[in-house]
Amino acid sequence: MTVSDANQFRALCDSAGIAVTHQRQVVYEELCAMHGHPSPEEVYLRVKERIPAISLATVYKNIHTFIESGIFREVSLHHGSLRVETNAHSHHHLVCTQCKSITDIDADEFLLSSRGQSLPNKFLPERFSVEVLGLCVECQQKQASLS
Amino acid sequence: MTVSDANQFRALCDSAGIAVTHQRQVVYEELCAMHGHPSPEEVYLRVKERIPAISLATVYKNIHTFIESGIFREVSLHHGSLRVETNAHSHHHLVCTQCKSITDIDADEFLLSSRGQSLPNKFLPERFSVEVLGLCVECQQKQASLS
DNA sequence: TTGACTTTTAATAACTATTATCGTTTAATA
DNA sequence: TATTAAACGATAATAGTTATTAAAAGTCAA
Repeated sequence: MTVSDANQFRALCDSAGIAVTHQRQVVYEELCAMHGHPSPEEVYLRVKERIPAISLATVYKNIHTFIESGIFREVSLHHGSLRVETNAHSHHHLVCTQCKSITDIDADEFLLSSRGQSLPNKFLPERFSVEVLGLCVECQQKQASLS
Repeated sequence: MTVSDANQFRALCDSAGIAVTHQRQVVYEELCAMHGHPSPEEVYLRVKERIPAISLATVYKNIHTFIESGIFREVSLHHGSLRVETNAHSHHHLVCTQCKSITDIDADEFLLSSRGQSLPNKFLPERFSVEVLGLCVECQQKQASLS
């Protein structure tokens, strides 16, 4: 970590209104250095290499702080508990970034909206996310070898 | 539940290769009757009204059986544990419906793909899902009243 | 229909991920 | 530097889910 990196982190914390602590900085640095979609546990294991006395709870708390401050994002807003999709129609979801409520929206209705109309329920869109769901190569191969 | 409903459920189970049991049928019926995105606990509470002796574990197992059989779907494939998004670029996710692995895909790359080209990593797309993330009315109001 | 075999079930223990508590330490700032 | 609020570590507690096991119910060939 260079001096300019440290200054940058200080500036980041200042604008987010959070304190600069050693633990926080190391969690941040490790997150930046990690690729993919690490779990708190994975972050903890790496941070622990540098701060052996750190607590898992501290890692959790800092990750949450970063997410609340918009410094990092969670991959999915609806982890936590299994939810069953009871709507059999082709539809999308309006997901509230704050309360995490999920509202269904007809596939047709969404097409209209994306052409400039407003969304139902006075929903205020912040970002769109397209999920492509399917099979990765490994699972395609597993499936092929089974049949 | 009519006789034809019962027959329909039997046919459904037959084609899925699973046994027809009373508990399974009641879980199925309640799921069909529920709107939104119920949690196993919520399903359990309703099923319990009809089968007081049922166990929560049975509800879980039947929900999983339905999902594996493609009779119902989960709202999100990545519930279970918090994941941090470390990729700051605008991107989408390739989510494997089997192993639930998440692969990042550049927003640009995705545009190309949707015009007919193939996806990276030999990913086999099954369905696309558009998520609109933002604020629901309630949270917009909460936010307005705070500031 | 019966008997052999398989699946499902209920009860409950166990496990994983996460959060709350609380006494101590550290950072911000006057 | 002293004060105060924020953050920390240890650990207990909780929520959601899964594993285990013996009993009950379902399946299927004869």
